[in-house]
Amino acid sequence: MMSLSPSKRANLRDVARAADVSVATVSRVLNTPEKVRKETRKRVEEQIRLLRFVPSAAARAFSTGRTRVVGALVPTLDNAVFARVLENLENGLARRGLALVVATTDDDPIVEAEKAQQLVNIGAEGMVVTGITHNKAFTKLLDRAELPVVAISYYDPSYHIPTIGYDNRESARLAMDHLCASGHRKIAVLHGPLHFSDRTRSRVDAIGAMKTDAELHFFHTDVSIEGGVRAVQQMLSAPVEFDACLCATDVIATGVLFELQRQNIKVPDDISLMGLDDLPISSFTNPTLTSVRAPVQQMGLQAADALADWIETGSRPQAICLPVTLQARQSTHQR
Amino acid sequence: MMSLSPSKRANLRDVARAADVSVATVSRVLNTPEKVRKETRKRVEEQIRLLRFVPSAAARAFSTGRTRVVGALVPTLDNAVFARVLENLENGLARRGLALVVATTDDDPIVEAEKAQQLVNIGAEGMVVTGITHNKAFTKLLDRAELPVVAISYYDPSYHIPTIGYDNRESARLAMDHLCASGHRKIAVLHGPLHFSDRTRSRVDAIGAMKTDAELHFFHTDVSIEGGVRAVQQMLSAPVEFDACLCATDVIATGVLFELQRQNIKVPDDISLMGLDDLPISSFTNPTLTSVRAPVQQMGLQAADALADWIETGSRPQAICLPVTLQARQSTHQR
DNA sequence: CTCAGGTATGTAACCGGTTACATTTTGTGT
DNA sequence: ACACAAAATGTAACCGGTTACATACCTGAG
Repeated sequence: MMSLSPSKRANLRDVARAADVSVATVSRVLNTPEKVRKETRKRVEEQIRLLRFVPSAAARAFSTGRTRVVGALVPTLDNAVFARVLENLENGLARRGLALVVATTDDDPIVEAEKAQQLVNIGAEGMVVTGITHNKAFTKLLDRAELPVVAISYYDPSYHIPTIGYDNRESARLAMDHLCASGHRKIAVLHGPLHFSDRTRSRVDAIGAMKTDAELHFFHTDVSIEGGVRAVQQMLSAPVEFDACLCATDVIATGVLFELQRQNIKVPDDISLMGLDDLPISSFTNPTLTSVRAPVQQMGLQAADALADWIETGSRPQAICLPVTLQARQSTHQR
Repeated sequence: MMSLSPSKRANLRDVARAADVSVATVSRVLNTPEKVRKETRKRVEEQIRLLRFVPSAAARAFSTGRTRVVGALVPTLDNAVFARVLENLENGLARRGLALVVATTDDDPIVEAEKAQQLVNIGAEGMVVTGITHNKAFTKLLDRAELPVVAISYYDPSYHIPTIGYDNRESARLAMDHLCASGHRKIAVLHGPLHFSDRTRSRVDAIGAMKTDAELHFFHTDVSIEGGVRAVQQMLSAPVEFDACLCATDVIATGVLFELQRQNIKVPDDISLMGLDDLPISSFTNPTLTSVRAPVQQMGLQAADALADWIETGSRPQAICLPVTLQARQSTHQR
């Protein structure tokens, strides 16, 4: 009664033999059980249990040509924006029966290209990448592999990869408009590294390109709460008295707020403070933080759907621009 | 010169034919190029380029039996603790040539079992799960699939899955000791849902089980900043004047801090506040937040290594208990 | 009783790599 | 020039599902 090869796993043919049916029938029991007579099905299921048969995912992927895996390349998970995008991407993809492989790039195009290669190597059927700044190796890889790929967190309809995101420039402009309209004239702009992040660059560029009589000073720091804290020192040691501080992301703004508070500098009375992205925390700080909402949830879900559609139907999606909206709160006020 | 079948992708045999070598040689060029004569290699590589050959990951997985994918089941990414764990898991696994599939469970064992099945279906070679509370379907699945699985964020050497984590009870005890030792006698304990999270349960149980003359009141809320904010209302409407508030996670504590601040209740003068986990933000709030550090980075890296070893060598790892350490900061002080 | 037509099942080809082993080529020392 | 080991390459089996197509079975109408 017992199998004589104790260690090896049962495969579909073993089950077929044991249940005295053909391999096709076993396969049908697994995939389209309604097409198998009840009695036969029971017999097969019985043997599946007895032989502890678990179908080989690899073999299935091989013969169907589908792995049901897609990859996502994000700079980091250590920033709530990306964590939230991924959370929604994962949910959206799971609904479509796709699993999400996460790879972090640290915003380094070289790392990105390597990880992208890894994703191709494991058989990702599609990819989600962040932004539109990528190196040659990366582009070549995608070209060769002919994978469905969408770029998120950025909108640029002319880019060779469909972008599903929002307008980072517009986001920065909304912020500046808000600050300028409320009478701010000396604005410190705090942002993360520009080299690799097109999101940051777009935001900073857009600010720099605005026609305004406000005086702008740019400061560079890490994208982290601590980065925000440190940036305050820079800002305060500049020979200017700022009436507003605009941070390229709420993560930095949060740090700035904490440090200003610590130094007993009142927001918004002494200085207005504003961020971009609108993280959940921004609604609860004291004062609550004025920001421009990046539609991360929608973006994640729509990217998931677009990519799933592309994978299933082969039809390349259109670029999508989701709206960014000003969330005026307590950290900014009329001068 | 051109291929006559325009749409179909080249496979390894096509390359072999074009380069006038055997399939084995092409395979060697891909996997062990040093074993192929330079001249031959060049010829093959040339054809790989010309035919735009990309090896089929599925076929490779099939014949080697390896997908190089492992799965992680976490409650959510919308909590910095898990995002950070994943970040480190991913880094650790990437170093070992393994890709990480992320699946979120929302702390629901049913969802967890479903997602685990999905992970098995896509051919995960191993899994990382959070905690030790899982349902029968899940356990049965792991048993059938005979996958290497480690459980993180929890330590219990007697559990049937190797745990790589820390002692949640100890973490809670450290916190309570700190509060009691500094003279707090009426403590509000704010925590997330108990039903599914063994981490929360351990922490809350450990607090309840302590021999102390302090008066304890437990309040339940969501694990989010907003949850913390809302919990303050509950806490304040209780017929007790608390001298300390202990939150089962820094996420809640952050919300509590914001709300207390908003209501002009001074921390720690009016009430001491303490969290668990020690998120990066806790070092920068005003006042900085006393907490107990959960070693998420080490945990992620060690879990990655343990799992990779298990997958490669087949030897099951030992449970690992990482130390939790009190981080006394400004939000608590002597009564 | 027969045959159409649907339903259930079986047969065998196929997917595209890897690799043990066989065979050929190359290189070295005498 | 020859022997022989080492290096390079080739042959063919193998992994374990899926599925097009063929065949067997069953039911009810004529």
